[in-house]
Amino acid sequence: MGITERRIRQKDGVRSSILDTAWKIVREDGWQSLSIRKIADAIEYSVPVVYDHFENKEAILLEFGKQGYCLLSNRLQEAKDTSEDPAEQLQRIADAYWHFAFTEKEYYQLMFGVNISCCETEKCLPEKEVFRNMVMDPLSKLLAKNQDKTVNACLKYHTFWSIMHGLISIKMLNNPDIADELNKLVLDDAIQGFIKNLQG
Amino acid sequence: MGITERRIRQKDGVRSSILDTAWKIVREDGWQSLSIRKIADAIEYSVPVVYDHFENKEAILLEFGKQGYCLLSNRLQEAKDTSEDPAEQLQRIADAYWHFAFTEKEYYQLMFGVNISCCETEKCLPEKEVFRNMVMDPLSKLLAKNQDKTVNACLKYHTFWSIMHGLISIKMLNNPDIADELNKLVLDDAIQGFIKNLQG
DNA sequence: TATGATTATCTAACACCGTTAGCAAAAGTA
DNA sequence: TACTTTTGCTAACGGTGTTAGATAATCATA
Repeated sequence: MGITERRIRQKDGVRSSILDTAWKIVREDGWQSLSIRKIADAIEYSVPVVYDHFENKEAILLEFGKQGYCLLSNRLQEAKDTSEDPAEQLQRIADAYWHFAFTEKEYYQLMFGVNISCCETEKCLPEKEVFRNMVMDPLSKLLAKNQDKTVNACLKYHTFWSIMHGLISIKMLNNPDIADELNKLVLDDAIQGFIKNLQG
Repeated sequence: MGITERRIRQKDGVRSSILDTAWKIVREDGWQSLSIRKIADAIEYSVPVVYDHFENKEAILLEFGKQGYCLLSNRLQEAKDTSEDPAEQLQRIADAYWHFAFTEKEYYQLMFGVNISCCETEKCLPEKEVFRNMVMDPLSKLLAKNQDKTVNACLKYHTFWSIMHGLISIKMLNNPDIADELNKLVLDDAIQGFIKNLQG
């Protein structure tokens, strides 16, 4: 029964080369430039072969979306693990998030629709929950120390995420507007303010 | 010489109807759905006529971009004028910005590339400066009162803008994720924290 | 080993998209 | 009326996502 296995291996090989090629195109010329025909050309197969592995173009984007969320979750987990102090954890997570956004720019753009139209399904990936919890944990701990019990962890989580995403996406759009150092200052400033505010 | 004037009026009429039609398409089916052919169909002219009035599709988007920045500037100015107190002004501006983003969703998406690829030229519109100054003014006044002279108004401006944009774009992407009331709470929370931080 | 079924793959098309060259008709001018 | 300018059109080019249907290769079985 090695025959069918070899076939599966070959089929998986084609699937992988589709993703590899797509990724290469995106890295070189951006998401706008990705097309099924370019992929087919590059893997030296005809167009319909691509559709044997992915229902449509969105399915390919979705695959990268999943990859992106996994990668981001791992990066944030690593950052979080470098400290036990919740406040420090939050700061590290913010740094890691920032770092991810610009070292893995293509992932970030796809995941959060920065300057591209991310596919509908991208919006409700289950993978999102993982990194939500990652931020919620140190945040809740900080709030627990706080005397003011009215503040909501869920609300604060959204505030945190919004600050991060706002900073990142604005920097991504207006590339040369501000120097990198200033941007990092803005991030640190915003997060410091946020954490201070959190501690009451 | 009334003939050439009538001609100009007619030509302007076609130009207007192009923009009107385009805007209608966008409002009904989003930016993704806008195409030159659809515009031409709707105004009952052939495709090249559209190109007599706009060099290309980007030029049409740019026109809407300008409109958007003008509208936003006016709204922010109105909001600012409702108070003399800088802190209150900032709060009102934030509210107005938020309100603009969701009542004029299509403009906002185009202007800040939320879930669409805004054209290159959109990034460096001179109209942007107007509303930058609008925020900088009360911000500087607040900082002037502050004893700590190290904080930078430019930096704080970016922080402000990032918080706003982050909140808005995340809400725009994950439509039903959070209730509207919570979102408004997050905004108020973030801006209150920001202003408090500003006052030292 | 020949036959039938399955799988892999391709060609060619459909319906869109932005954009433009070149021509016909209309309108204005002399 | 004859000439010039403007106006508008048809038809194409090259690109996109997607799919129907034919062909060639491979496999399983008689």
